[in-house]
Amino acid sequence: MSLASDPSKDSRSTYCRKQKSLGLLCSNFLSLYNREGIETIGLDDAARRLGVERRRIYDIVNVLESIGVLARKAKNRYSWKGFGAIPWTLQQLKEEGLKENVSGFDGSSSAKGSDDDDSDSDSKPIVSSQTETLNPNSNFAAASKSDNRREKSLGLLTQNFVKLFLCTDVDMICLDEAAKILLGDGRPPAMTRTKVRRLYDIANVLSSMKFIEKTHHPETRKPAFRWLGMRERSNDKSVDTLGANESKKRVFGTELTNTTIKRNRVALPMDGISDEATRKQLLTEVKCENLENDIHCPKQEPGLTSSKKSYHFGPFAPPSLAQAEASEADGMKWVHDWESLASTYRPQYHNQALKDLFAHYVEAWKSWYLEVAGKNPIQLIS
DNA sequence: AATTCCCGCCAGTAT
DNA sequence: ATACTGGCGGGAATT
Repeated sequence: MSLASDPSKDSRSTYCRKQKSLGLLCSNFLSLYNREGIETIGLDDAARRLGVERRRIYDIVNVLESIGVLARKAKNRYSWKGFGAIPWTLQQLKEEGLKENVSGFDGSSSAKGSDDDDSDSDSKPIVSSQTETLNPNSNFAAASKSDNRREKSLGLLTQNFVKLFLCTDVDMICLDEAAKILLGDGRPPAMTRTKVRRLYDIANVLSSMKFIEKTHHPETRKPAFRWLGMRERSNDKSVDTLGANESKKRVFGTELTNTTIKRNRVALPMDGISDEATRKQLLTEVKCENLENDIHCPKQEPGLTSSKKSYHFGPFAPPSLAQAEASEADGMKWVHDWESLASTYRPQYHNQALKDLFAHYVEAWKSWYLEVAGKNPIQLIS
């Protein structure tokens, strides 16, 4: 219906891969739904508002769900849990990961057989219970087909990937390694390649949320990802090997923005790609949408007392606040340069929409931080 | 050439 | 059967 005829400046095929990245989509998704009043999300609505095919929404939603931000409610419907649910989810993942994967990997990876795992211990249907362990041999009857499928899900992969950081002392790994570890041992290269593709997808959304960051392995110089997310404060004995690792090398690698008009995709068959243009426009609209509203802190829990708990959140804590917190807490490690982290956003934005998006994030962080700081993050929220 | 990773086909699942 | 989900891997964009 309707031909292109889209109003607005339609730049001659401004195709840019980064503009279609899952990371950007995730950012937009978050900025679109991370506001008060949102409690349920319709996939159709999301796809429409974000201007992407439904298939992509599944990708985003699956990893967000695995982190606890969303919860499937019904077909086409997810409920928004918010960032406040992340700490608890990560805690669960860590505990489980530690429980089942007792041995550590140390620096030298010693190909560990077991993999797989799962989270959740009751309600949530995200991951099922112990889904076998694809060990060599084993297998009585055919492994449940359905479970097999879930084992390969993006969500589970995400959780396992995160566990790698949470339950191991390796704070940096290249996706290639991760794939090998998460996969069994000797796996056909084809399988590994596919897994790596998936990890890239995951890494992109995790990066956009600033839970991980892309760097380069000091030695190998190979690109790798490092965990930036929340870390437990060493309450007792110092277990983490991170030690005084204050290597604050600011990596800009994560610019999720990019307005560079580089290569166009193959010459557009017919400039009929109204879809493309429309999508872009929608995106712009979304970003500018409600940012006009007064900027007040949307707190939801009056009477919150900010007391440092055992967690510290990197990604979403507002720079200033986080810094104050940090200087106050002594025994904590997890040192990070908040300022640089925040600044990595600033310089990148060339247009108003993106600046607004950033502003929105700051607000979101603020409210989120208040939320988690106010209540005990460890308690079960059922 | 190697690394990233978008796109969308199409097989499972749910209704 | 129809509608949702979402593995999977081809192959184009990037490095």
